[in-house]
Amino acid sequence: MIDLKLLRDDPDRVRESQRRRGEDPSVVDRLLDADELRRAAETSFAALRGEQNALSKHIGHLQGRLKKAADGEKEQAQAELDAAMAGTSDLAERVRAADARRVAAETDATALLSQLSNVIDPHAPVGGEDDFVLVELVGTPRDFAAEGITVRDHVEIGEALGAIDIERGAKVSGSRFYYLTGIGALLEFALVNHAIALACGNGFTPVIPPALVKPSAMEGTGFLGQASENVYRLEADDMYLVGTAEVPLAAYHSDEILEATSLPRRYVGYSPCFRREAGSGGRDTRGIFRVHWFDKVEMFTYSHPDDAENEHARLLGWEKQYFDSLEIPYRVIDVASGDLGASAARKFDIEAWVPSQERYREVTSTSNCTEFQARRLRIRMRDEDGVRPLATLNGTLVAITRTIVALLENHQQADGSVRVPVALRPYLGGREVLTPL
RNA sequence: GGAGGAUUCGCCUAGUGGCCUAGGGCGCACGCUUGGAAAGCGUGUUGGGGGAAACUCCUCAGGGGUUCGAAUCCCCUAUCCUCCGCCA
Repeated sequence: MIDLKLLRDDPDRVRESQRRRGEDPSVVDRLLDADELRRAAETSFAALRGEQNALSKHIGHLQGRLKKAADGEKEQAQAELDAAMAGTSDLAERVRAADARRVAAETDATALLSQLSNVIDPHAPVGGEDDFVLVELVGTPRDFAAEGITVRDHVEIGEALGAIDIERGAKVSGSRFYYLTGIGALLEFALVNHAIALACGNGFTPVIPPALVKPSAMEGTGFLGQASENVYRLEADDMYLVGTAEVPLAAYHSDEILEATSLPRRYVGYSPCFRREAGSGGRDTRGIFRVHWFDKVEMFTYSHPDDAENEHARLLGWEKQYFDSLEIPYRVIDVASGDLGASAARKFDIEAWVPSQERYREVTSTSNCTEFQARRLRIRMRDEDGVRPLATLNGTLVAITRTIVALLENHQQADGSVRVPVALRPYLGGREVLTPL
């Protein structure tokens, strides 16, 4: 959720942010009204409750005196007590009513507040999915024709290597499922170990988080809003399968206050990711590019708000470093306002070159969620100025399936084998090439 | 899944309906003391809402209830511990 003070002080900024996202700016005005009501209800309740507290205390004193009173004084003390008790029921009734009004006003305001997406970073490009800004182009796609190679896609290559089994994935689990077998399975471990090594070398704490979470964790990270149709829910237990380790890593410190001196806190999580892919229609139906489940190594930082922008650059830097080491051509894009999730103020994607499609496709994504998630999850920091929300950021180091797609296709060779990039070899027992069975 | 027990301000703990709607210890911070330190003494030390401020309200795991009044009584839920059953 956003800062109510910002909403009061500069509602235009929030309205503009909503507009750029293509979301409803009128929520801002309804929330301002609801907030006004909430504060009024709060004030009148506090006044009545104060009255009741004072009276209660007085009654307590009188009862104490009655107990200790000598026989001759008992009648007098009793009379005073009776006088004080007169009207207490009526007061209690008014307190109850005021409290009910307060709770109702609070519920209304909170509901509206939770509808607002994060305030967009003014530097983020405005527009929809196609209005991204190209930040950087790294590497050059190979000229396969010049090499005399007819490009094969990852399904062909992967099946020849005995690395990917899509048919049996469908047999057992349905469409958009797969098995990684043999060298495919080993490839996952190699990619994961390589990623974890990079992260640990940069001060990240490795974490294996739960992939099944309570509604509050899902809600707090902002995935139950417009993204909710893509989330798997286990009805019988009211639990959710996470779509990314971001969820359990963000909720990890929920309801906690961290010392500002302990920031930034960097965690790198390895977890399965489950996505319903509702609304993705018939897109990317071939292969393992878009699947209902995959494993991923995700970076997550709890940061001082003033350092969030720099941390965002660092996360992107580590993502680039990882893809550089895989020797895969890619581009970096600054994602446009309409394509940001509810929590992100700004987002950069790395898109790897996919030879069989002759275009760049998303393989990683890093978001600066500023204080938005932290407010929802009640994660704060304490410094000399007191206690306030901190900033959270996340970034993919490696999403296994899409990286395997890019790896197999970009490093394919004329004889059907696949060259292993140098950085990955130590994690594959020194293998330099993957050969068909 | 069954049976018990627990949950209070960072930690330990007092508190079984009002006369403290939360007391004490440890730790921490500041001050006094000292040549300096320790000890000692004093003060402060959960978080949140409203208010320009004075101040005030909420917060004893969470939610409901009883009552003029609940940390305290009743109900539900969560988490942890012990035992039993099942199990990777």
